[in-house]
Amino acid sequence: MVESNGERRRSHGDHQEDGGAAEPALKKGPWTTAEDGILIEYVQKHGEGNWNAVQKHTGLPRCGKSCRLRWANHLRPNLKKGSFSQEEERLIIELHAKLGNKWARMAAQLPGRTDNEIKNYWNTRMKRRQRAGLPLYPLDLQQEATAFQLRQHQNHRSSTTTTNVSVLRQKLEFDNNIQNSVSVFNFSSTMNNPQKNFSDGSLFYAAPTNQFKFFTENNGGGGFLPLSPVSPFHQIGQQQVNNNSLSSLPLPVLPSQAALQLSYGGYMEAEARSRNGKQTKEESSSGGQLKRTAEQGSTEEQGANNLNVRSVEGSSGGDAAVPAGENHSDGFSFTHSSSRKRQRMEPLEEMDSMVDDDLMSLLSNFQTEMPVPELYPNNSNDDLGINTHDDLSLRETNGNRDEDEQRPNVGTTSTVASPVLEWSLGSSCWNNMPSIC
DNA sequence: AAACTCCGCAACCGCAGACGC
DNA sequence: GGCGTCTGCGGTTGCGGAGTT
Repeated sequence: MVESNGERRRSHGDHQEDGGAAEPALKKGPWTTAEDGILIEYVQKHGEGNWNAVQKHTGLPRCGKSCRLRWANHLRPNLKKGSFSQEEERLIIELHAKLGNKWARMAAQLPGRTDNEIKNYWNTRMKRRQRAGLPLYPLDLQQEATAFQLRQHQNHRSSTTTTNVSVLRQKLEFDNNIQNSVSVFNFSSTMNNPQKNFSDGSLFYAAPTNQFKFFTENNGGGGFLPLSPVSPFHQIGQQQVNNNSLSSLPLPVLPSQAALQLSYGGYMEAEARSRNGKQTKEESSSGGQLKRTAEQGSTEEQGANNLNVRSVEGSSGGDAAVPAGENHSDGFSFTHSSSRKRQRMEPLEEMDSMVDDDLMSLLSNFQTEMPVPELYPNNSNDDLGINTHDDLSLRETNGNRDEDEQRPNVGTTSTVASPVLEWSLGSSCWNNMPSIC
C-alpha cells in the first residue's frame, strides 16, 4: 500500500497550503495508516461530508479535499481492489463511448470502483492502444460514440441560435473523438482529400498515432488546428466559425450492421495485443511473462467468447444502478451530513435519458452502407500498407492475424472494411511510424 | 549488478457548480 | 445578486516498482 512507501511526494507539499498563519501546516503526500485510522474513525462518527471539519475535529493535518479523496478512493467501504474484470472493462469502454471523460458518472455505473481508478485505467488503456495503433473503441462502440457525440452536437446546436466559438469547439471535440472512430471506417478517403499542410497529409490522418496527437493537441490547445479531412465537420471547421450551417453537416458514415456484428472476440484479441504493447519486445527478446499475464488470462481469453454487447448495456440497469458512493452495505452506515446534497438525477437515469432514447433514433438515420468503392482508389490502399474490404472483416472475425495472413479469403460478405486489427502491431503500415511518446 | 526506461497508480491542482448567508 | 464556502470533477504530476539493457 501507499502508506508503507513512506513519503512519495516531495516536501513541496509540506508548505503551508492555505497560507493562514493560524492554520497548522497541512500535510501532503501519501497517507499513513494512522491517518487513515483517524479519518475512518471520523467518518464513522460524523458521516461523510463536511470534509473541512475533519482537520478541526481530529487534528488530522490534511485538507478537506485530501480527506475526501482518500476516503472516496481508498477507505470507503465496498471498494473493489484489483484489476478490472472483463465485464467491467467492457462497461468502461462502452460508457466512455457514451459519456466521454465523465469518470464520475462512469464510476456510478461500476459499483466499488472510483472515478480515479477508471480514469487511470482509461488513460493507460488509451496509451496502450495508441501505441499499438488501435482505435479506442471496438466497431460497435464506435458507432455509439459517434452517435452520442453527434447527438450532443445537435442538442447544442438546437439550444443556441448563434453559432459561436463554443459550437466550433464542440465540433472540434467531436471531430477529435471520432478521429478514433469514424475515420476507422473511411480513413482511406484521405487519399482523396489529403491535408495539404502535411507532406503526406493522408498518412498523417490515417495513422492512429497522429489521430492521438490531434486528439490531445486539439483538446489541449486553444487554437484551431486543421481538422481531419475525414471529419464530417472538416469543411465547416476549416471554413467558418460564425454561421449556422451546421445543420448541413454531413453525417459520419457508419458501417453496416453486418460489420457491427463482428466478433467481439476479435476485438478483445486486438485489445489484448494492444495491451501487450510491450509484449512485442518481450515476446521477441525472452518470451518472458508479462507481469499482467495472470489477469489477462482471466479476461482476454474469455474475451474470445463472443460477448453480447447489448446484454452488457442492458445489465447496466441492474445492480450497477446503485451509485458506488451510496453503497454502504457492509456494516458502515453513514448519514450524509452535507445538507446540501446536489439534486441530480441518478447517473444511470440521467444517462439513459440522455442517451438511449435518442441513440436509436439517431442510428436509424445513419447510412448503413459504407460507400467504399467510390472512396477507395483500387491501388491506393496498397500504397498505405492498408488492406481493406472483405478480407479484413474476415480477419477480424477470425481473430487471428497470423493465421489469416497465410489464408486466402474464403469469402464472407461484408460491405465494410474493418481495419481494426489491421491497426494492430502486426500491420507493417505502422511499424515505421515514429512513436509519439 | 547497475543504470535506464516504462508503466501504473495515488495524490495533487485548478476549476466550476451548488448552496447558504 | 454578490460573496464565501464546500464539494465534486477532470487533468496532471511524480513516485515506486517492474522490466530491460
